[in-house]
Amino acid sequence: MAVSPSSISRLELTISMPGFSSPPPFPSSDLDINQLPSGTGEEEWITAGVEDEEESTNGGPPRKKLRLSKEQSLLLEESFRQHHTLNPRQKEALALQLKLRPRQVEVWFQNRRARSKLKQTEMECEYLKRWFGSLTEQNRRLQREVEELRALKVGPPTVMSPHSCEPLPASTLTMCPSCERVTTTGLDKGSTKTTTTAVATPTTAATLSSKVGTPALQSRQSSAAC
DNA sequence: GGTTCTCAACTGTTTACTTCA
DNA sequence: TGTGAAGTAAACAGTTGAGAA
Repeated sequence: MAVSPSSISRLELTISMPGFSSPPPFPSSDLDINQLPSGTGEEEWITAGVEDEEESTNGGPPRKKLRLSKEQSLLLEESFRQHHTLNPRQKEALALQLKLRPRQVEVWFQNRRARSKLKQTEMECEYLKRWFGSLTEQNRRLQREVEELRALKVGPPTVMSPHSCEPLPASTLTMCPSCERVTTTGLDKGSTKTTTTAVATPTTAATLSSKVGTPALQSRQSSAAC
């Protein structure tokens, strides 16, 4: 396959494999990625040997299960920490080092990427659950606060809105639609008490909101000028 | 011995790129 | 020279099946 520069951008990673200061030389011709590197056979096959792999694909013996050795897994993990995808050269080098077929290295990386994505999704799910819980609690608290303020209802001095200059009904809680500030009127002899509700967002909120589009954050961003 | 879980390997689809008419 | 179809390779999502717990 001819790998173009643009497609390389996602794959081309500087490999720093232990034991390889530079990619090992490979014959450019007759390079079969499914060919077992010479001197192999150290991988731990549970059932049959490597040689009858072809038959398993066309109704031969059942497919056998390979268990990677601890050393192989460690090296693969180490490599995965450095980069999550491999270019063909890196794949070949790693396969040679692990005494595996390049195809097996490729499959391992695919499965590993899938596992880490699953783990990430689970973490995000957990985070969103906790966030939901904290927002629910906050909502409950604010509603209680509204009830208390309503209970304190006093006389109706007219108060002007800080934004529209329209008269506001006294003793009410209003939310400015543009800046989301809660304006309480009628509590302090006609003065206007403005408080900003603080939304408790854990540190990862920004990361997640970029994906899920948290409404609170979005509206906060859009009303920055208020 | 049956069930559940893990994981290597497979299949089908999508995407990006090259080649060629 | 520009363009669309065909071919190719790689990544991904989903699934399968063997083996371990």
